[in-house]
Amino acid sequence: MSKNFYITTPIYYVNDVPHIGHAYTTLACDVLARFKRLDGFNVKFLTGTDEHGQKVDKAAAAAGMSPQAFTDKVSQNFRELCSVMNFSNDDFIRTTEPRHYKAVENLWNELVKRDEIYLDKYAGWYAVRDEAFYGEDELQDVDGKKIAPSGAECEWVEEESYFFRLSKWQDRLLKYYDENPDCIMPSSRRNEVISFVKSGLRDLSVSRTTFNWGVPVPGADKHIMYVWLDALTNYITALGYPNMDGEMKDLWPTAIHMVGKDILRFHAVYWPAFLMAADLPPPARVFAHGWWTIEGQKMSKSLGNVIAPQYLVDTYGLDQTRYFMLREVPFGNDGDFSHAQMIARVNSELSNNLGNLLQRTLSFIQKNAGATVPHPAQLQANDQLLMTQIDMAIRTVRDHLDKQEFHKAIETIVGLSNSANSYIDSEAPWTLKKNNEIDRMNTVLFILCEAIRALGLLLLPFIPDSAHKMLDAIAVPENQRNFAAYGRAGECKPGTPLPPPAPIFPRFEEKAA
RNA sequence: GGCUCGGUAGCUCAGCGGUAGAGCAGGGGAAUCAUAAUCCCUUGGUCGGGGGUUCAAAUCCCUCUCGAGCCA
Repeated sequence: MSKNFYITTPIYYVNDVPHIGHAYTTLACDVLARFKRLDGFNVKFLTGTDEHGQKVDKAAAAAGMSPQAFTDKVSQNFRELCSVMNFSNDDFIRTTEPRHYKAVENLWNELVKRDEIYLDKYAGWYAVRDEAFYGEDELQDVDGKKIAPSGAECEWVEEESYFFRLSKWQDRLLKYYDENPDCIMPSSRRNEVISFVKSGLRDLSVSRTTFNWGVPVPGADKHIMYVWLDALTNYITALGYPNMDGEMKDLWPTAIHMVGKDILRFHAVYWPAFLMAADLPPPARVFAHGWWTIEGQKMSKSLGNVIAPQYLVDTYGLDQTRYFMLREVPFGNDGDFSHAQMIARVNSELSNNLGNLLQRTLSFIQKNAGATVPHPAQLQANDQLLMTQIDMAIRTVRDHLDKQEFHKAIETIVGLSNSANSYIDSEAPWTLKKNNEIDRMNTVLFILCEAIRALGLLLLPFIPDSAHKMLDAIAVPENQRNFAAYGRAGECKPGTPLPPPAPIFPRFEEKAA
């Protein structure tokens, strides 16, 4: 089993303003990356921006800037998103970087060398907005304009173009899907992709001559490479391609691409085909997640309900936002963001359940057990029971995250917190204190410290700041904050002084009108 | 139009051939260490409609209906 892990977000289109959807995709990657690091993996977590294409060119012109200066400016929005959301990406790639040009040109040459690309002519209806061609029969006439099913306006384009022999790879793709059942998830999406490929693939136009903001085709400067061929290549650029040693060798075979469901086809069909054609292995997995609606409504500029990640963080808190997004909805499904649900989730699970467990345990230790990690005596059946649940939790969480089942992973953690609350009630250290059963009281409190430590460790990937505060509260040393120290290996040391507790998960109180 | 997925408690969903489940919400009780947080118990469903297979169907098959998605 490989101890390498490569996880990527799509590169975001620089023209977009970051919203909750972008934050969601990257958050999912961030949690996986953090988990794997804690689990001892060599991890690379990549995000970045897609900066080429006609739309960027036009937007730059409209802003009176050169495309490069324009993208330098707007790509900043996405770097800021990373710090706003506390993302731990190891690299941030931009398609305008020299390393990327080198990789794309190399991939192109490789495809030409293998006769996977040929020159021909293309004529058809092209939508600038979608950067896609449409068939005559797909279009609607509206006020003399040709409108695509997406609503984008199309123009007739006739140009010389290079084509990729996509049709040739149909059978190989189907074989790849068949031999790798988990290469496209969730399975409903996998079915869609398979039926799309089965319905027949046409060769793909992979160059344009109508604009020049992009990577020029080597040896044919008037051609600019198709944006998707350009964009998808970023995933191997960041690993040093065309250098096939090092990260390409170790990390590439483990690649997981996290994508929104709208760009699944590019990742699950075109991309593996490009790679196989260049004699490179396809990614290990493409996971297509769902969309967020806002209070039951589609998010759209015209409705004015687009939510900026910064707003959520300011309103509810960073970790609260991170927690909610992955807790609320089975990953892969569409989800609804509602203020009421956000409050309900955060108050009941983070504040009441988890926060109160910490507060009641730690303040009890502070007042009644000398403000240090208590010394345990002989464990009883109930203690063993909770310890067993602690030991099992990490395996369950790991299994869930290996399938990108974030909500189930969190459910497992909340379940453990629940059990700890149940345990403190049944063991009632306050009664033990009253009855002067100090050894037993200390044992119970020690077990609770262990539960808190487990919870803190398990929550590190999801809500890093808060989880670190939890571990601070029970004085877990920095070098013990990983999964090698989970369980017996990193047990709390009795006698260690503990700081006075302060609430870590405040309740969200509705402001009075 | 073709294909795929889904319609289970007020809400979100799990179960996918053998006496209907979880969380939240609702109701009752306990406790008072704690962020009035917690714990225990509990009310809710003829499992979208109809037909069939089976000793037995939420679970398999057919059909209708509603919703979502992919493709054309």
